[in-house]
Amino acid sequence: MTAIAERPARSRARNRRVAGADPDKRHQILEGAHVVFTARGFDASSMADIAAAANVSKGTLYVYFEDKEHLFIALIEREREKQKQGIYEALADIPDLAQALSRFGERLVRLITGGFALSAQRIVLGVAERMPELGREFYERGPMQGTRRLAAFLQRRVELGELAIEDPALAAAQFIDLCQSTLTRPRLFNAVPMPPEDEEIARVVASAVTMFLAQYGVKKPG
Amino acid sequence: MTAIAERPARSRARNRRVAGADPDKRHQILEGAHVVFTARGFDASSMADIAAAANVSKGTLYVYFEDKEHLFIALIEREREKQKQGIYEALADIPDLAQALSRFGERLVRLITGGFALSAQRIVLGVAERMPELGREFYERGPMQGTRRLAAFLQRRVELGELAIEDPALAAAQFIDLCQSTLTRPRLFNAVPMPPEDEEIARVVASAVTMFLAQYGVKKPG
Amino acid sequence: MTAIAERPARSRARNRRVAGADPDKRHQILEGAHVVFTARGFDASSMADIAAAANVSKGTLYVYFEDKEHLFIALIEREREKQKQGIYEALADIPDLAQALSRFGERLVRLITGGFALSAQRIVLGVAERMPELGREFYERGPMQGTRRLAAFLQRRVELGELAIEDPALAAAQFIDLCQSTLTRPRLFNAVPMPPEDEEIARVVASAVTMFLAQYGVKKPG
Amino acid sequence: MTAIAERPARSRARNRRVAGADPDKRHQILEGAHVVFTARGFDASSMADIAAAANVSKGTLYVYFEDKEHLFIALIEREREKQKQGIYEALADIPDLAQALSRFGERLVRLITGGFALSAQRIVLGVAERMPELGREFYERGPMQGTRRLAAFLQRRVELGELAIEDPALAAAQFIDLCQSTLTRPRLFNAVPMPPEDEEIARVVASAVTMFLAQYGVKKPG
DNA sequence: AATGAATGAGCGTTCATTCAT
DNA sequence: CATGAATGAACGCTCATTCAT
Repeated sequence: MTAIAERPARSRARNRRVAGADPDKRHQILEGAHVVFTARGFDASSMADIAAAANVSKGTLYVYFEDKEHLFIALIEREREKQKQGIYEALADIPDLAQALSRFGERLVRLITGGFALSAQRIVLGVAERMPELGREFYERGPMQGTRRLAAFLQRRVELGELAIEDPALAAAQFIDLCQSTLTRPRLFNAVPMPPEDEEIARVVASAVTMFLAQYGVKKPG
Repeated sequence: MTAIAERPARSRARNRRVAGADPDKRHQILEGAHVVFTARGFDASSMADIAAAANVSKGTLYVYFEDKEHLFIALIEREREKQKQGIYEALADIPDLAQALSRFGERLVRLITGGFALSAQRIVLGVAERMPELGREFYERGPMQGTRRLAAFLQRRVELGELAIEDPALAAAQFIDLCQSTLTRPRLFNAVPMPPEDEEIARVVASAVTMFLAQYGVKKPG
Repeated sequence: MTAIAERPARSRARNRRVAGADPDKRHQILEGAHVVFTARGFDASSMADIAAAANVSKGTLYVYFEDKEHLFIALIEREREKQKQGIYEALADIPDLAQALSRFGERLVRLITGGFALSAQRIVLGVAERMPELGREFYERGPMQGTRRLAAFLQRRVELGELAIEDPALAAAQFIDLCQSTLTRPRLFNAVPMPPEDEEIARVVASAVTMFLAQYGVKKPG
Repeated sequence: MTAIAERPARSRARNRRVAGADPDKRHQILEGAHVVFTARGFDASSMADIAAAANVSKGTLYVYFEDKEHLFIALIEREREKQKQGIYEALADIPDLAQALSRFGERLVRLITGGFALSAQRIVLGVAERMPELGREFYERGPMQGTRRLAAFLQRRVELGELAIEDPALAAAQFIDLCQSTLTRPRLFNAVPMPPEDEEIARVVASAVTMFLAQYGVKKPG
C-alpha cells in the first residue's frame, strides 16, 4: 500500500548503504569518534583519524553513518543517554529539600564539568551557527530537559508548602546557574584544565542552596 | 608634517610585511570577516570567502593579518573594544546599590545576548580544545574581567557596610549568572533566534537583584 | 599464499597512510615524476604537473609519498639502484689492471653523462644549499661511494705490487676525474645536449688510464 | 633608418621602465641579491627578500631589472667579472713550468671552492634544464674560458719544447680536473661546509702537477 | 625615479566521500 | 559487509609582478 510496500524487491536491493547492522561495530566506531572528536573538535577531526581510532576502514564509517555530521550527532546522542542516568534520583529519593537540592546540584556540576560533556558542549556550540538543528536539539534534550525536571520538582515542593515560587522555570534555571558559578565557564573556555575538586563543588553548591532558599524558602513557623 | 611623520608604518616594521597601514582597508577586511565568521564559525569560513565578503583579494588579507587565526583574534579584539564601553559606568555612577546592580545587569545581558558577542563565544568555544591560548585569553579578557570588576565593586560596598559577603569573587559570579538565567544559554545553542526583549531582561535581572540582596544585603537598622 | 602474505602492506604500517601498496601505481608515479623533475628541476615542478604526467590524481601522489621532497628522494634512490648495477664488475672480473680501469672508467662515464644521472645531479645541486642533508646523502651514496670502491680496488693492486700509491683515496678521485675530463662538465651545464659518443669516451678514458699508470704504475722488471 | 631611429620620440617615452640609471642603486640591489641568492638558491629566494636585503622597495627591483631571472643573470655576470682577475697571471708571469702550473692551479681551486663561485655554480646547475641559455653562457664564459686559456698556455710550452701534448684542450681539462680532485665535488654537494685549507690545496695541486708532467713533460737531455 | 599596497594565479597539501574488489 | 586506494575540490598561504601615488 505504501511506496515502500510497492517495491519490496528494492527493500534490500541497491546493494549499498544497507545501514550498518552490526551493533558491535557501531559501538566500536562511536568509541573511536568519541576519542577523536573530544581531542580535536568537529572540524579538526578527520574521518581517517576516526577510522584509525576505531580500528575500522574509512569505508566502513560510511556503512554505519551517512556522513561525518550524522556520525557526530549519533555520538552526542549516545553520550547523553549514558550520562543523564542517576542525576535526577536525588530529587526523587531525598525527602529533605536542602539535601535533595545539594545532592542534585553536586551531581549535575560533576557531570557538566567532567570529561565528555564539556567537549560535547564546545563542539556543538562551535557548529551551532551552521547546524542550528543540532544546537537546538542538544539544548532541548540536555540543559532544557534538566531545567524542566528541576522545575517540576520545585513545583511539587511549592505545592507541599515548602517553597514560594512564582516562576518555577526561572527558579530552576537560577539554581542550576548558581551551582555552576565560577566552575563551568572557565573550564568551557579551556582556561582551567582540571575538573573542580569535590570540595570546591560542595562549597559552591552549598552557597547556591543557601541563596536559593533565602529567596524562595518558606519559613517554618515556630 | 615631516617625511618621517608621513610614514608611520615603518615604526612598527619588524622584518617584512610592514602590515597594512590603511585603516579603511583594515576595517573593510574586518567587516567581511565579521560577516563570514559569524555566519559559519572559524573552520568553515575560508579566507577566500572572507576576501570576497570584504571585497579585497586573498593576498591583501595577508598584508593586513598574519594568518587566519590572527585575523580572527583581531576581530574578537575589535568587537570587545566596541562593546565593553559603558557597561561598568552604572557601577561607578549610580549610588543606590539595587539600582546600580540592575543597571549593570541589564546592560551586561543586553551585550552578551546580542549580536556578535554570542557568535564570538560560540566560535571561541568551538576551537578552545585546539587553541587553548585563545580560549584562555578570551575568557580572561571577557567574562573573567567582568566578574573581577563587579567583585571589586561589591567589595567597596561591603566596606561601606551595605553588603555582607565572604567571597566577593563567588558572589560576583553568582550575580552575573543569575542575570543570565534562561536568557543566554538557549541563545548560545541557537535554540532561540532572537535576542531577549528588554522587558524580559528587566524581569530576570530584577529577580537576580532581589535574590542577591536577600542573601548578601545588610538590613538597615530601624 | 596465506591471508597474511596477501597483505604485506600492513607490515610496514606506521600510524596512518599505510602507503600505496600497488607497485604498478608507484612505478607509474615515479615515471611521471622522472619526466617532470628532469624537465624542470625540483622547485619548478609542481605536484599537479607530476600528477598529470603520471596520469593519477594529485591526492594519489600523497597516498604513495609523504610529500614532494620524499617523492623526489624516492625517485633518486630508484634511479641509483637501476644504474649502479654492473659498474663495479669490471674491477672484480678483469685481471689485467689497465683493462679493468678502462672498462670501469668507460662504464662510469657512460652512466654519469647519460640520461637521468645528469638531471639528478643538477636538481640535487640546485637545492643543496637549502637541503644540505639531501646533498650530503646524494654525494655520499653516489660519487663518494664510487671513489671508495675504486680506492679499495687500487689498494688491493698496491698490495699485489702492481701500483705504488701513497694516498689511494686521492688517486681514485684523480682517476675518476680524469675519465670525465671534457665530458661531464659541459653536459652538466647543459651546454652540450647529447651524451658523448662511445669513441669519445674511449679516447678520454684511454688517456686517463695512460696518465694514471704513468704516475702510479710499477714498472715491471725487464 | 632602423626601426629605433624612426621613433626617436619614443626612445625615452612610455614613461616606464626607463632602465635604472643610478649605478649606486643598481649596485645596492646586486649586493642584496648576492646575499639572498647565495643563501637560498634561485627559486627559494623571493623578490621581497631581495628588496629587503638591498634596502629598496620591491618596485624598484623592476626599475633596474626586467624580472627575477634577469636580475640573477646580471648578478652572475658581475661576479664573474670580479673574480676572474688574477687567475691567469701566474701563467704569464712565472717562467718555470711546474711553478706556473702550481700557482695557477692553487689560485683556480681557491677561487672555485670559495664563497660565491660554489653557490653560483649550484644555482646555475639547478636551473640549467629550464634555462639552457644561462647554463651554456655560464659554462662558456667560466669553466670553458679557463680551460681554453690554459690550453693556449700549454700550446706555447709545447712549441718551446717543454711539453709533448697531442690534444692541448684535453690536457688542459685534465689538469684542471686533477687540481680539484677530492676538493670541489663534496663542497658542491654541500657535504663539506668549509673551504679547503691552503695546505690541502697545495698537496692536491702538487700531485696534479707531478702527474701532469709525468705524462706530458719532456725530459731534458742530460 | 621610487614606493609598497594590491593582485590573483598558483603552490603543496588535506580530506570527505566513492567504489571496485 | 568490509576494505582502502583513488579522487578532486577546496584549503591556507606565497609571491612575482603591476600600478596609483
